[in-house]
Amino acid sequence: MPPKPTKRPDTYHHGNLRLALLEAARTVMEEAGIEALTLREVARRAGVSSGAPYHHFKDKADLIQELVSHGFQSLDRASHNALQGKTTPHEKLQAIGVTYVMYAVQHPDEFRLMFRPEMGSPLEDENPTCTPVFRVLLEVINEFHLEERDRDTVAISVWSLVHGLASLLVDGPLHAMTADLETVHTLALQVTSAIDLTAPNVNSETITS
Amino acid sequence: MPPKPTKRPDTYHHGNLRLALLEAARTVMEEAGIEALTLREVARRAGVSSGAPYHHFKDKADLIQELVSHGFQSLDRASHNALQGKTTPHEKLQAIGVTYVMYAVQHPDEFRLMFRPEMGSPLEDENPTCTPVFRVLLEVINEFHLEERDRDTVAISVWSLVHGLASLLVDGPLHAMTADLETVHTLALQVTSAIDLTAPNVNSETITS
DNA sequence: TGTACATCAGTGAACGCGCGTTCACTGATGTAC
DNA sequence: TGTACATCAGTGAACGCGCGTTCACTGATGTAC
Repeated sequence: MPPKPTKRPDTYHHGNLRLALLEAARTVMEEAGIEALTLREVARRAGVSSGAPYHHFKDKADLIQELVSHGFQSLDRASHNALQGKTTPHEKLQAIGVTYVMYAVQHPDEFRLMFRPEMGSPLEDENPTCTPVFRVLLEVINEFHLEERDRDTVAISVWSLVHGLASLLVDGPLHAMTADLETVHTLALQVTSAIDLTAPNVNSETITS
Repeated sequence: MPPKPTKRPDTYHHGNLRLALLEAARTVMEEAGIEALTLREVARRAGVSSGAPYHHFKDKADLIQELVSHGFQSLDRASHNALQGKTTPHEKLQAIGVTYVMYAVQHPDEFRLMFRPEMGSPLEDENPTCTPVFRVLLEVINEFHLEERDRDTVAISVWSLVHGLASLLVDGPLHAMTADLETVHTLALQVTSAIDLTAPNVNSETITS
């Protein structure tokens, strides 16, 4: 690549850079991993000077925050899409779960960013950008007509199950499977199919001792 | 603190520094988080010059590697301890699960380190330092006498469940609960009690499309 | 017990590096008349 | 359509910083005789 081609149309210089920077940030993560995500590298990748991002983001944390919000929105949208055509609660639950896992595997760095508080993600008590994901889950779980007090626990269990699988695939010992998306999909299907909230005793009071 | 007190006994200068550095590293993480874990800070915390660590570790990654190995060993040991006195497979499974979650919550930074490949953890296909944890799990699951081909999937499901809960507590939206260990313990108990491998149809063949 | 010497485990100054961020600047765009 | 001006969105040099790592050094420890 010759340095800074002049052929670039005048697309910048009017609101496009903000978007271009966010895209560049995703490219950087995809190609070089999360530790390579620096403001300077993002600017470089967008073909712009190192000071330019400051006209669109307060600071580095601000840009990351934006990526995180976007990530949660995408995931939320994907969940809703996955619900289309699904009728039984069990089908719906499985669809959401599989979507969650596939999202993580297909956007590993965004997923990491979303759950890495020290990089600038929020998650402080009551984070509005991530709760929608949880809300979809809760709505589906409500369809199972569980005992009031079981609902939260069950929701947390289901979320734990899919979040755990996602994490083990993205950052854990299951990472090797990531190479084949179909295998991942099958596994996600198997793991989520184990959830059967219609069975009695789902969250029984074994809470002794 | 006066600079470098001379009162320090001659404990160093003979094999102790390696350990002291590892301890210092844990202190740094505990007090200032994972992003503050730098070799220089570790050396500083151990009251030693910035070059000293290189007599005990090849480089930064080497020290982190050591922390990670130690983490997996601790977790493994804790799992075995938790098994003491437990008789039924279900009890055992729950004990391991609760231990896993409690370990994560009580050593959040070590836990993060263990599952953060880009920081120097291994997890490349077939990592010997972490598989023991998985092996304990598999052994207990074998006691359920499941169909051969279900075993791995079930093991992955169970691991996903506890790893997910741990992650959501450590790095996710459940982080606020972390303040009260008893609440965490109760939650872990509830979530793991939902696992009932004696129920029929646990991992049924709903794997259609 | 004493001396000579090799080795070990530190010191601390120095290196180059890339980072986030700032700032005076510049040239293009949009607006008023 | 033309001119004057304000604003906007870039540039690129510079800042201070802390990092990982290296290296010549030094003084304490252990060993041989």
